[in-house]
Amino acid sequence: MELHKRIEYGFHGYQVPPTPRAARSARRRGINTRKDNNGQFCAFDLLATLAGKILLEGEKLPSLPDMGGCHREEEPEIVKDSFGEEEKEKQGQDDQNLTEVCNTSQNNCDRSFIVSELVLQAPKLNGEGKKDFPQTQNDITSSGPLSAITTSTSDCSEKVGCAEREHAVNTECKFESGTFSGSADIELFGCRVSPACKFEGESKREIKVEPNDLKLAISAMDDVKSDNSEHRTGWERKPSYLISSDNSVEALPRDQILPSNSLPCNGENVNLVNRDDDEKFSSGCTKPSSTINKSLRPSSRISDRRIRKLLASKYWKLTPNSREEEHFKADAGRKNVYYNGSNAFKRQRSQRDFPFKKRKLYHHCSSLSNSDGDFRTDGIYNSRGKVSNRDTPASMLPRVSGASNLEASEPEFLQSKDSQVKLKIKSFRVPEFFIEIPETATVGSLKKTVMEAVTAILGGGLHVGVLLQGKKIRDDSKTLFQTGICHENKLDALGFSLEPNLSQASSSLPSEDHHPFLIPCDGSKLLSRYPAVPSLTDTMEVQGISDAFPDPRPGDFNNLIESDHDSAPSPPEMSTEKNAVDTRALVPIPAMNVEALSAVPMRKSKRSDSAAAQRRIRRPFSVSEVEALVQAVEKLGTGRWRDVKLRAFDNAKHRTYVDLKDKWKTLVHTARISPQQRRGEPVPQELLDRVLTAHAYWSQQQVKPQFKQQSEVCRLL
DNA sequence: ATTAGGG
DNA sequence: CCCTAAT
Repeated sequence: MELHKRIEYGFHGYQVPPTPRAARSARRRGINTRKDNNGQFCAFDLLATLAGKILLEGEKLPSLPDMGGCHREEEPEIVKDSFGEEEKEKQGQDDQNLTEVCNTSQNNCDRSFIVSELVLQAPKLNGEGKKDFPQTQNDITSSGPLSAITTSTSDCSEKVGCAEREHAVNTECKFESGTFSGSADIELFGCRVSPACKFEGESKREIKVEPNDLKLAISAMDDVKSDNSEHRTGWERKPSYLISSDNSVEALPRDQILPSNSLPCNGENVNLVNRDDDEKFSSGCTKPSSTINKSLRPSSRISDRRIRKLLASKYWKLTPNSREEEHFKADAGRKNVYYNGSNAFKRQRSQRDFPFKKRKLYHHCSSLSNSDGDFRTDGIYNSRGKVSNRDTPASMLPRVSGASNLEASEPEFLQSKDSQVKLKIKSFRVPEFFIEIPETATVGSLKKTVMEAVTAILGGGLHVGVLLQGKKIRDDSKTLFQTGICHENKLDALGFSLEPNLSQASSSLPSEDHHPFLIPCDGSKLLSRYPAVPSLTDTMEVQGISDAFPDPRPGDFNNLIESDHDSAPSPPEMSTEKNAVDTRALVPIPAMNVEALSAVPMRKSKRSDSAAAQRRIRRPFSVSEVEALVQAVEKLGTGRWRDVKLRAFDNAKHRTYVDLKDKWKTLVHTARISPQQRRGEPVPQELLDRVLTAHAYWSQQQVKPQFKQQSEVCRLL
């Protein structure tokens, strides 16, 4: 078992709510009811393109010496949801250590990948056709000149010097924005993740992603060196400091060239501070950013320290590459409890109190985090300072508010001249995904695995959603102007979100426990889905497993249903709901979604009652099941669920009569609402019609109980 | 254990 | 799906 012990890294953009109740509550609040706007691309498709370019190109990964035996061509294996595992893993761990570790790990680093900030400039078409942009042609990104620059550093960043040329997918990656144009290089674990675009500018930028110990670095390198001061704007010339996640402050040579209108990277783990125009910070936080930063993530430092301490301890003295593993273990272990327990709850609550919280954070940049733990870690606090109107055009220069580092991807209004709308997306958060890799795997393979995972995610069909004032703009045909995105005030409320490609996500059969964001380690085999990992038994997982292997039954109708479904059980959060979840996971940016995302760290806490209180996994009724249900109800009526169960679902052990009753309830509801409002696997209209008919019929029978028996008798006869 | 309904 | 009250 040891050999098969899984190492799982969870990068969360979103986590399931900690408790069933919370989950329901969240659902009630519509958190996961968001519907994917299938295939709807927004006017900012270019963002997606950009993101894709940044990390795409995984396919043609050059063989890297560092990469272990993972081979991309291999079909990704399904990896079960890790939540279960985590709990499992934690067992047997030293509670104390775990606790500490957990505390630290969570706070220490972001567990999500940030794709750096992007500065985007798009034309706000005035209803008419789009304008031509000389600089960009035949490029998806051609919607407008685009400049992306970000710089971030942190002590834990891992830099490797492999750079490679990148070709944008459809076109060459072309970032043009006044000062420079070119492409970006990406490095992941020191391995080139993707071919890089070439910058004509100078400067080396790094987009860093570091989920806990795992660090990914994406860097863009300019051909030119950093002293082209002529390119720098006044702002850029000013010394700036980057505060790494552990609060260490390091002066950063501002040689990185930034477009005059772009902002320095201000990723989640980096705060830009010490700027002359501090006063311009709209957030109202006047404290030195270092303080702010600190306050925002009070535990970061401690965590770091702790972790180091722990690392020094025997607990961590394992194999060279055990650190990550251990880290994970810890992660999987107590931490979950800790975070899920309290923080999760808090976050959950914060969702509700978002307005308040936001305001609070906004006004008390320095103290808020205490109450909310690793607020920053989640990096989704959208406490962006408001760009006050008092800013003059001259001050349109990039500004970073003390709290701006929290505003993950909220676009910032940068400049508006002519008909150009300029936006800055601070960062995109890559949705959560899990990696499963054997202990025996090499670090190289781990790197590769992670890289592939990221590549797959970003290159695998993410959509970019545009939200304005919290509302998703689905009409891609609208111009920015029409939408109002050209107005500064509106920009304030503009948000972007990365969403999984529905078509892709749903492409996998329901029977497949295929999770778009579960990336398996193909290379060194080892785990075959469920079975391979005995230790994975967790309440949730257990359920899933058992469901996955239904007892063989003779093939009668009931069986049909059962097998029909059981054999293809959806893993937790799969299927329809999964999409919703994923969507959420991908929505880092807009303030509104912030809460949802941060809402949950890892798993739940109470191990003891968790098993008992574990919410059953969701298993949407298949059409065939609905069919059977309808048929049974037509015959038996709506008040004899036990009979219905016996009649049509006797072998479907996971369907209780209550379930059937509930399903009928929802079916009736579904049948009454417009098809557009329906979600999940569409139920044939014919069935819905029958539902209504049967429901009406049996409702009537109830009203006239005296005739019920007669009618029934008649019917049966 | 079932049913019925609200959550 | 969960939770409960009422059968």
